[in-house]
Amino acid sequence: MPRPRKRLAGAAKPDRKGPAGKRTKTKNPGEASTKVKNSSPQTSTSQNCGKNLSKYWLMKSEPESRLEKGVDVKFSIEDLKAQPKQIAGWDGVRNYQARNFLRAMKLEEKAFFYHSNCKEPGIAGLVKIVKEAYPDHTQFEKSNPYYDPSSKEDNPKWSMVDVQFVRMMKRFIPLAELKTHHQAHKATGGPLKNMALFTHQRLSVQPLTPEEFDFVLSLEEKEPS
DNA sequence: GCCAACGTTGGC
DNA sequence: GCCAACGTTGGC
Repeated sequence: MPRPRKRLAGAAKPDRKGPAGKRTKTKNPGEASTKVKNSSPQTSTSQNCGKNLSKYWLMKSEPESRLEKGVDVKFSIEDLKAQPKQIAGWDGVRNYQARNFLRAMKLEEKAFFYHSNCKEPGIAGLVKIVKEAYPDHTQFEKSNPYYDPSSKEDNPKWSMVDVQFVRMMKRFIPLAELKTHHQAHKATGGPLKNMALFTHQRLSVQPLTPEEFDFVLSLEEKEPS
């Protein structure tokens, strides 16, 4: 699958290149252009007509340099923080299941920013969705590592969202620690027993249940195990 | 760098 | 539609 990466676009300018992470994001989001349609009068906290259908997500990105078609796909949470408004477009996702999750994301939903394919994999921080799914322009760019010649402009195959930095985790939560809990929870029926990070290991964009999300947050307050 | 897991491709 | 070959993800 894909790795996502991001690009830039920011509102108005098309700059280019930034790092792309493998799975994640890029820089410049597209916010500028149309203001997302859904902005109507809703409060920022739960939109969805009253019912809070908000979900939680985990998005993987590679924090260490790696060339893909000659382009560095690195994109760490520090790279996100360095973007204008700390917003980046999460492009480069080329897996249908992950894409469908991107399309299901709603404004203000939170996601863990996960560092993958690196020395120390794990959850680095929290981000939120600031622009819902729109066509991932990188699929049409021939020189982009995520170019997809089979996708047509009038019927784009791939989507991206924009995310904004919220905060770093109070302490980095290593994959190994999450795995220890996952294994214990499989026996005890604890909250991480079905965590997608382990049950769908290759998915770069994945959902978390509120119980999973809260349990991970609770680990911030504990000593590293 | 190795390699397990797993998604995709393409022959038939 | 099956499935073997192949490619990718990503931990270790």
